[in-house]
Amino acid sequence: MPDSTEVFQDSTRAMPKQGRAVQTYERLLDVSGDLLAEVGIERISTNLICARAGMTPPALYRYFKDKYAVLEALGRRLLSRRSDILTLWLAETAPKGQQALADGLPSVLSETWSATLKEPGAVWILKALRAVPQLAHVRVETYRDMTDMVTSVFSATLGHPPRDDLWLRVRIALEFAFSADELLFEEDRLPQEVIIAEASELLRRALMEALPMAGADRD
Amino acid sequence: MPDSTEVFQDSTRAMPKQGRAVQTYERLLDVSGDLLAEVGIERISTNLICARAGMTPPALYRYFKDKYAVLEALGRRLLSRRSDILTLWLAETAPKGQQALADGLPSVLSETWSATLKEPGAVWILKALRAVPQLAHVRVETYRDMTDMVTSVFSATLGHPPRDDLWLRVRIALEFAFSADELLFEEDRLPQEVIIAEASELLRRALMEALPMAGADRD
DNA sequence: TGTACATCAGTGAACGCGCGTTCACTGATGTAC
DNA sequence: TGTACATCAGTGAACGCGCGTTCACTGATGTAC
Repeated sequence: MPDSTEVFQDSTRAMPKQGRAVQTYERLLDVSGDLLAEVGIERISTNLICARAGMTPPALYRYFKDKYAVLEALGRRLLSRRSDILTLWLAETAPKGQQALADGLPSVLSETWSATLKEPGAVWILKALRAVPQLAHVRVETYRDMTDMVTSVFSATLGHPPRDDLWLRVRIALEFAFSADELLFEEDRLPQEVIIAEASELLRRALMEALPMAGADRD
Repeated sequence: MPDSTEVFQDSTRAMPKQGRAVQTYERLLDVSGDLLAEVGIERISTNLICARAGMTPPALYRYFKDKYAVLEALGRRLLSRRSDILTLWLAETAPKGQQALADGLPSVLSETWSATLKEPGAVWILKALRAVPQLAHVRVETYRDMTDMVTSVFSATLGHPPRDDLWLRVRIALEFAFSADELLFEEDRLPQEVIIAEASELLRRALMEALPMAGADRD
């Protein structure tokens, strides 16, 4: 796991300074994820989180300014793990060229999804990030950042400057790809390979720029 | 608006019998949608809904067995409107053949989305259906039904029996297409035409069966 | 290595508030004759 | 067309409960000399 110092910034009241405190902080997030899966977003409470973590409420409020700060930190932690997987893969694969990127899409998606599905609360964290107005910005910001990263690497590999139409396609493909674990989780009739194939195809088309953008003549 | 009698079944305690009661029922749902947009899923309450509707709580509990029944009815009402748009379009377009179906996809998607975006709470209803465990089944069931319908019409037009691989592709495309209003709503950098083009392409590929299924050889 | 002190980490107990829901009731509407 | 009665629709007022959050405090850890 990478140094997660930056995760503290937005959502933290006091930064943990001792090893014991870091453990407490992480434990509160872990427990919150579990409870999100068990009781859902509209039943989870700070008192419940603290009880399950074996702590009293003021311990939570030492590190988080309010209930939403806990959920925000939890969401950021999950999304930054996804981002790390993507970053690592791009760094390894981009030097091998365009075809290697296209061929590797299914495996990086599959890796991301199995990382998510391993963590029981993860899918519910994603759902909460969608549904709670106070948290929605976290998703959007993070996915934009990832889109920037992918677009710039793709562009460099293709040998031209980043273009807006590529950005838009990558944005859509990432949104879909990252929504797909929610879909997999809910719709048990869909085999993972089929979703991977469809999501990979969206990303591959963006990468290959094989088709002209619909509506491009209107811009 | 079509006869919505069947909407009452799952979520209703007493069925409204007088005109006045039907108005009350619908008003409670309308207000709930507004409040979902204003305060979000984890702040909405039955007391708040009743106050805004100018009623007292027992009026609500006359028609809904609990808080989730209100949200479920609200979700079903929204999704059944979407289903109606799709049904109507299929009935009009399928007789004109495969090409007409493929060409009409962007316009039916655009029609669905603008219907959703017109209703202020609609996007938040969709988010709530995802995030609240007690409601998740409504989404899945409805989207499966729509997938059945589309698959059988597409199959008839193509002149063969409904196939599982077509079903899967349609399921994914519908999920993505119907998620797209949430995406449009959140990501203001994405023009509607671009999302429509991508979603239409997914549906078109399912319809045309132009590409072999990835992983099909593994089944 | 030991002690005094400063800082950090967490506790015990409670607060006011709004939640979901219900009881016993009144007023409005429809129906039979 | 009018009245008596049955049913439907909604009210007034409150319930116990758990929520998010805070106050004043104690115990644990690190630091200076």
